[in-house]
Amino acid sequence: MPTARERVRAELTTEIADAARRQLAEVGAAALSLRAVAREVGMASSAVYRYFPSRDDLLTRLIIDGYDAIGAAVEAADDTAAPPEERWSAVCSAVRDWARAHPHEYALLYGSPVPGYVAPRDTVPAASRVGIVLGRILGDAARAGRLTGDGGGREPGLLGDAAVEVLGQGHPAVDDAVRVRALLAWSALFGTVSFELFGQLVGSVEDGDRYFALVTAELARLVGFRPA
Amino acid sequence: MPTARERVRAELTTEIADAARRQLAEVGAAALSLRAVAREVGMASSAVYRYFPSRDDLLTRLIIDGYDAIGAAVEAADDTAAPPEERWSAVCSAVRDWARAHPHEYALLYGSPVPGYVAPRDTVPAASRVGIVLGRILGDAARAGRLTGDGGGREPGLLGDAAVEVLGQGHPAVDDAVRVRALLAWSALFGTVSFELFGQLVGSVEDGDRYFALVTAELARLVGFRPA
DNA sequence: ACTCGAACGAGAGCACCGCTCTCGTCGAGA
DNA sequence: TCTCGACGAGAGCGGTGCTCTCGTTCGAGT
Repeated sequence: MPTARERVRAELTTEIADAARRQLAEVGAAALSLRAVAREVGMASSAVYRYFPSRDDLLTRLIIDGYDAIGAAVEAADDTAAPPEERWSAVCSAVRDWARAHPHEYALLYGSPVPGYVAPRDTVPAASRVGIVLGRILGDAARAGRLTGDGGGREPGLLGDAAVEVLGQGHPAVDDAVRVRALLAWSALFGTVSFELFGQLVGSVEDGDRYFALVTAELARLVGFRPA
Repeated sequence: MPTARERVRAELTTEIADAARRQLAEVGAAALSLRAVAREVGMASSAVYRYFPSRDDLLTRLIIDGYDAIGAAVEAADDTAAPPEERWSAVCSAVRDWARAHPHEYALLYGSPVPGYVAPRDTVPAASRVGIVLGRILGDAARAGRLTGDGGGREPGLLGDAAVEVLGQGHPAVDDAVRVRALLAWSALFGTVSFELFGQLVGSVEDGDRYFALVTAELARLVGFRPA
C-alpha cells in the first residue's frame, strides 16, 4: 500500500506529465520547455527535476503515453466480429484519425527521433500495441480462411522473432512472404499518414478522405484479405 | 557580371551553409546551433545574420540543398534504357542508400517538420525531383506497354493537377487508379525507409537488405510494372 | 514520542541559445 | 575625393537545460 507521500508524488508526476502533454500539443516536442511546464504547474523549474531527471525522461513519458493512446484507439476501433477487410480499414482509419487529432504527438512517435535521444526499452511494449492488433487481424483472417497465402515457408534470417510471433505465428496460411507484405502494409500506412500530416502530398492529393479509403483498400488487397 | 563584393558574399554564404550541413550531419537539425556554425567559420554570431536572416532561413537552405542532393542521386540512379521494374528498384535503392548515408538530412526532409517552421514555396521544385523521376518511369512504362492499367479514367476532385501532370499525363494506360497506386508506392517507399532509419522495425526485420529488396519488388507489382 | 535522515521546494547560478542593437571600419560607386 | 551602404564585432536581452545549495517538512524506526 502506497504511503501518503508516494501518492502525492505520483499525483504530481502525472500532473507534470499532463501539463507537458498540453504544451506538446501546442508547440511541439522540440519547443517543449521544462521551465514552461514548471510554470504551468506552479513550481520552480528545479523542483521538476525531483520527478523527471531530465527533459528527455519527460519526453519518454510522453512517448509511452502516446503509444498507449494510439494503441488504445486502434484496439477500440477493431471489432473482432467484423470481416478482416473491414477490420483492416477500420484500424487504418483509427490510426489516421488519431494522427490528425494529435499531430504533434504523432510526430513525436513516428517522426524523426529527437536528436541524441534513443528510445529506452520501456517504450517497446507500448509501441507494439498497434502492430499486435494488425497481427491479430491477420491471424484471425488466416484461421477463417480469408487470407490468400503463398503457402511458402520461412526465410531464415530475414525477419525477427517479434514479427513471426505477432504475425500469424505458425499458421500455414501465413508464411514469411505474407509477413513481409504485412510489414510493408504497416509501413505504407504510416508513410501515407505521415506524408499527409507533414504536407508532402500537398498539390498531389485534393480529397484526402477518398484517397485514404482507396489506399486502405489497396493495402488490404496487398496483404491478401479476400471477401467471404 | 557579379561584382567582387557579390562574389565574396556568395562564397561566404555557401561556406556558412557548408558548415551548417556538417553540423547537421553530426548533431541533427534541432541541435543545430547558429552560434556554433559561426564559430566554425570564424565569425561573430551576429555576423551570420547578414547572410541568413534567421536560423529557419539557414535550415531552409539546407532543406533545399538536401532535396536537390537526393533528387540528383535518384536521377543518377535511373538508367532510362533499362526495363521499368529495374528502374523502379534502382530508384528505390537510391533513396534508401542516400537516406542511410545522410540520416539527419533525410530526417530533416521527410521527418517531422521543425515546429513552427513552414516550408517556403522555394522548396517545392527541389522536393519534386524524386517524384518526377518516378513519374517518368511510369510514363515510359506505359508508352512501352509494360504497365498493367485498369483502363479506367479520371476521378475528378481526387488528385491534384501536380499529380496528374507528373504521373503519366494523358496516357490511356495511366488512369487515376494507377496514379493512386503510384502515390501509395511512393509513400510506402518512404515509410519503409523512415521505419528502418528511425528504428521502428528493430526486432521485426533482421536482414534489412533482403527485406528492402522484397519490398521494392512487391511495390513494383503494386504499381503494375510487368516484365516484357 | 522523539529523532534523524530522506524527500522536497525554492533560489541562485552556469553555459548555452536565437536574436537585436550599436558602433567602428572599409570599400565601391558617384 | 566624398559618401553611403555593406560588413564584422561586441554587448546585451530573454530564454533554455541543468546543477548546487539551502532551509523545511514529513515519515519511519527506535
